[in-house]
Amino acid sequence: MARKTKAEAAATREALLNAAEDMFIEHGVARTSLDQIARHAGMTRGAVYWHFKNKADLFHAMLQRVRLPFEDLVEELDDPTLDQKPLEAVRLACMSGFSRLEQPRYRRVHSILIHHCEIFGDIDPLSMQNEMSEDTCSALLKYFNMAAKLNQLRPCLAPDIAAQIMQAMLGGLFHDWLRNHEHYSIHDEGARLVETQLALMQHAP
Amino acid sequence: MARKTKAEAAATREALLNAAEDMFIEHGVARTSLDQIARHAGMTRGAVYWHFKNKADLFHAMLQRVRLPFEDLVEELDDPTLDQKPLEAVRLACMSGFSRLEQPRYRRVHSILIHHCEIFGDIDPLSMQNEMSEDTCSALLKYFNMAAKLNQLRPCLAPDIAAQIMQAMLGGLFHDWLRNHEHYSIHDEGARLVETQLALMQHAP
DNA sequence: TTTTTTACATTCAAAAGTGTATGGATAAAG
DNA sequence: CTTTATCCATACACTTTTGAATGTAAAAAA
Repeated sequence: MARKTKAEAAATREALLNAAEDMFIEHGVARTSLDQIARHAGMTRGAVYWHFKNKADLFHAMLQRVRLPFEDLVEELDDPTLDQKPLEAVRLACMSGFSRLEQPRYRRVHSILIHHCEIFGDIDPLSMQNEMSEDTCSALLKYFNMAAKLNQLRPCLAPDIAAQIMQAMLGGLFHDWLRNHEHYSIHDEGARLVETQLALMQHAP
Repeated sequence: MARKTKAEAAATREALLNAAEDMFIEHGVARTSLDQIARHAGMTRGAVYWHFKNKADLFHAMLQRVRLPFEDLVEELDDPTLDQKPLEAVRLACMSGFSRLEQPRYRRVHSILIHHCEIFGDIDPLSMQNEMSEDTCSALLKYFNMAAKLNQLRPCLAPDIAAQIMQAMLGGLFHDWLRNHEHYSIHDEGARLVETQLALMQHAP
């Protein structure tokens, strides 16, 4: 086989990752062979074993393309007036998170991670999910604590409980939407749920 | 091999299902072979193929042991005074659901269904999860509608939004707890979250 | 008691998947 | 211009798993 240009080689690597996403979504991670991935990208397993050590390595590379921690979402807002409106910061962070998730690549890879793969090799999707949920919960707790100090939280509502409720609701919404994203938009539905939930939590002035 | 008594045969069938749960939890559904299941139960694949058509059939039999629809939980309460207190009915149904989930068999099988299996054969865990969540959501909607009619819901809170929020929160809590049940009790933590969530939703008298 | 099922164990053939080794054409380095 | 390293296809050996076929001793039916 003829050697390819550096750019061409990088392109086939991306093509392999795209093909892997397709097959993983359709048949699950465990049930798709490296041969199926290669064929779907118009190549053979030789290409796969050149670019990746094995299936776990390919899977890891696929995940690297879509990491999004909750804290980053807040920082990207970059609005200094939000320091006085932590609940609004939470709302906006959720909204921009929803927007990201509606990009096909983000949605597909998270769907694979959560709904279409089991533990295999050195990849443990459950521990990854635990990391994500703990990051989210601690970030939320930070803002609910600020809200409590600013007297913007209902007096009967403890900040840690609020953070847990919010994180559980976001996680549940996330899971539900990933299961059937074609039925509704997480950006629109999520907006309604998050807004009313925050309204319920907010101190009535 | 010597033929077994009917009772003995039924016992080995249960033993095979128990062994399957063990292996599925530990290694995932796709990565455990029928031979591993049989060996873990102290038998060979012959026993498996006698009692079950194949892996999907065994999986299906395993699920049959633990079905629990939300409506059944409400009916089991069997308290006529709850007709006037729909939010209390929801709370109690959640509590008894939590209790059921803390039984090892229920917890393990649901953990397998949600976190340790991919689509395979004619088994699609995602459609099963969809059924579960839709059942829960429509049941919740029924009770939130009752609450709205009895003026027990905050005026600013639409019943369908309330049902969606509640279902998302329950689902998120469920997923989180299944991922690390050893860290906390869903009965205790769930009680706190559900109680405060319902308190937030309730109409202040 | 004799006959027939039952409840498995054992064996076999076939398929599928993995990792590696090898080859070859060419882009890139010198 | 030579040389080398790259990018990928092809071929091979190996393991794992499956489903079916066969064997068989005892329970159950007759």
